Amino acid sequence: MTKKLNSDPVCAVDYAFQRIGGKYKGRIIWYLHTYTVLRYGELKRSIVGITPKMLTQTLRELEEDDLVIRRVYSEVPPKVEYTLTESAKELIPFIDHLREWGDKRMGNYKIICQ
Amino acid sequence: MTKKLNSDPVCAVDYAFQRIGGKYKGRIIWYLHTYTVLRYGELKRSIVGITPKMLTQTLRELEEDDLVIRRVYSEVPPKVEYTLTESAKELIPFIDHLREWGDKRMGNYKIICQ
DNA sequence: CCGTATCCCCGAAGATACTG
DNA sequence: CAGTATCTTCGGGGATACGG
Repeated sequence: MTKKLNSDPVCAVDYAFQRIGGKYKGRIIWYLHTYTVLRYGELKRSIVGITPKMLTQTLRELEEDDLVIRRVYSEVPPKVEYTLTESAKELIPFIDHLREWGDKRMGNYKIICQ
Repeated sequence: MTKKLNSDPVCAVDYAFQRIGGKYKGRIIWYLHTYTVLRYGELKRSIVGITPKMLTQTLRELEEDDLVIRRVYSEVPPKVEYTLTESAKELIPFIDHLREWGDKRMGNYKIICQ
């Protein structure tokens, strides 16, 4: 049983940040947008530095919050695909805007992204 | 001496979320936008549940990241005003739509905000 | 390939008291 | 009024090993 210890949001801004904040959610959503659909292993390789535990945990939270869809194929070897929900897609223009904002200010950090 | 232990961002999305993530930054920026200028005590009363330590700490981080301006008046009693920088104002459309997105999905939680 | 299961650490955040 | 100064807690996240 998963514990959701997010305290009750005090306003919509708070609510939203509780759902897309955290260390990896922004990047996961962004990658799922740019590649449309990604398998678990592909996400694992895309999200630099993430451990399997955190990837699974974060994906489950996103799924529970209706931001990603998890599609399991009953095959051997296993295959699981993740995509964004319509609700999550509504956020894309703004995450994109945020990305450009960040890009302008990053300056020296010129590390490859996507 | 302040420790900035944010690990190096791996991309612009990561960079941006490191700067406006955290428990209170979104709300602080949003309130500073809606009221244009707020004093320390006004922020303290607006950001429900925040302790003085966290408010000061968060404001300092925002200042260091060129997101808020801290204006000190040499008066007795002391008066300190906080405003958003131009850089932070560029984020307002993002936070505003995030707020609307959150508002649509909040459902039951109908707690007063702003 | 796609995860779980454990154990563990550290830093964000809280509580409380005090000050120029 | 606008903060500091300490001490403490807690849970997000890390490391590692294993499993269907």
